[in-house]
Amino acid sequence: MAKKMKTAITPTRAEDYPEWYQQVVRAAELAEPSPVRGCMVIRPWGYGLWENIRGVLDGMFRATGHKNAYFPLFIPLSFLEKEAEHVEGFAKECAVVTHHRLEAGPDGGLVPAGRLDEPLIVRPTSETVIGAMYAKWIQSYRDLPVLLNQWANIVRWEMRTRLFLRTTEFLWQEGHTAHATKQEALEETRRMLDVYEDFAENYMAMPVIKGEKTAAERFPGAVSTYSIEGMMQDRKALQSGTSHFLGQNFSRAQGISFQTAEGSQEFAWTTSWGVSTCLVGALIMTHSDDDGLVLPPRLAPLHVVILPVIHSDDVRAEVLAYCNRVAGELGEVTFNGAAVRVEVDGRDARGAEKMWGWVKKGVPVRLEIGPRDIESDSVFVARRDKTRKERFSLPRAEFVATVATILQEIQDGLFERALAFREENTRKIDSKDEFYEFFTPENRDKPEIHGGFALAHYNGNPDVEQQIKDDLNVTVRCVPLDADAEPGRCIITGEKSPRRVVFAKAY
RNA sequence: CGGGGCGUGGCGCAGCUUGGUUAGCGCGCUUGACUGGGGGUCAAGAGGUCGCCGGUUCAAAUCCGGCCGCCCCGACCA
Repeated sequence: MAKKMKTAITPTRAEDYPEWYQQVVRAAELAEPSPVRGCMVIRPWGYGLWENIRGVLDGMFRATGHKNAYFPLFIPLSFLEKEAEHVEGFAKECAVVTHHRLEAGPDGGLVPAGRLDEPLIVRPTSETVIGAMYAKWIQSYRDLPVLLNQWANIVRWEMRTRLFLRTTEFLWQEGHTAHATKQEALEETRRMLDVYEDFAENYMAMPVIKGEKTAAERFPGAVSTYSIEGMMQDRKALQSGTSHFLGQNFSRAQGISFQTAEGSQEFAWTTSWGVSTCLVGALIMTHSDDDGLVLPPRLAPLHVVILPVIHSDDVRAEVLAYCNRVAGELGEVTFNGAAVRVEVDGRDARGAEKMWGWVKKGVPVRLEIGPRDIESDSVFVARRDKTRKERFSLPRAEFVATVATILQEIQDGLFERALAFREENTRKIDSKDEFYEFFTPENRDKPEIHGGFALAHYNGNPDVEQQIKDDLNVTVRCVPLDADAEPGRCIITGEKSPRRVVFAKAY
């Protein structure tokens, strides 16, 4: 008998959270480190998740009037130089292409040859190339608004990487819009932030706080940056989507101007907004447990997996036929506007091993079907959001009739659980001592999971923000948009403050 | 790039301080038998130039030097 493990993932979240995260990514076969430093290979299960994320968001973008387009991976170096703050923000993390050919070198290896007149950078974001095109396309107020989005890969040469959360190359979506008025651009910025909130809460089952970033956290070159912030199970915040109001900064730098109805020449007002494969990391850290991944049904690549229980060869055909029939029936059921995604796992492996594989991959519902179930025309149901002891038998017809309800129940349950977790770990704090105590672990050498979201008053002074960051590695995640104004006094300086802001440690 | 830890079959590790038979162990893998609502049992197998390069030595996984890579913490960031 093998050693009984209590959990499918070791270590547990409480024992070593960062290591647990890596083990889940690996055990669920989401992704792996690649031969290229800092980059990852996204495996089919992880990519399926991303495809679902992309599919839903793409529909939302279209519904709000946007169209997809594609712009080049390479950006002339001179483009980046046009917006001063933008340069400062991204220059340090750009990959640069300087040559276009390889030749045999003296040592037999290949050496770069054919130096480019102007180096190209691999896009860290596309404001500049897209802006260059907008400058050509936009002549008149009649050409506005321009509402485009692109799905692409980008490169940011990060010092430290983590699968999904921060990799050198990652996949994302970037929306870029241009408008005739400031008001319209501001509305667009907020509209897309709302889209992200809707997606995070109703599809990822991840409660988020919508808010505006402070100057320190603002996108380089933006007038204002908004974000949605989720709380992970180690109580750290993860920025899960950003929307930027760029004002006329980029249009001025790139000459995106148009003639108004009155005949004057004005610069357009632009926005940009994006979410990345970092969302997969958010999903993992919001819901998963010590047995591996837990997926919200609306984004799960598979809703129901059927595990045939086959004891002997003489029942094999019958069991498989029954399983396939159930799969067929489930495939006729609609959940969240599409067919239930179901698969019969007929692989030649031991039942327990298959079961654990799917537990670790986070499939919302597992059906175990053997001769006994067939005899009573029922299925044995296991839900990923419940313990293994809570499995139950249900008549086949009843399960087929209620599967969509069960999936929605799981979806809602995950959201409620995540919301309760966030609320338990969110505290209003009104004194500096309590604030410092809240964010200081008991064990300094190996910090336990501690802290959370602190709702505190802060006077808006960047120096104070920096001081807190230096002391505790805690930052202002955002100034919440939906909270009521509540005057108070800054916990550090005692100065008047119109509202509480969200402080937390962050990814 | 700083501080810490680590590189030994697919995965997880022991061995290294005190160099010396064919480098072990658990899981996994292959084959066979027995099992059968669950991370089985038994038996027989396959699989490693001990991260790389150099040095010391009769002899290096083990000692010395250099390099590379990974992980954690920090600075930077979606």
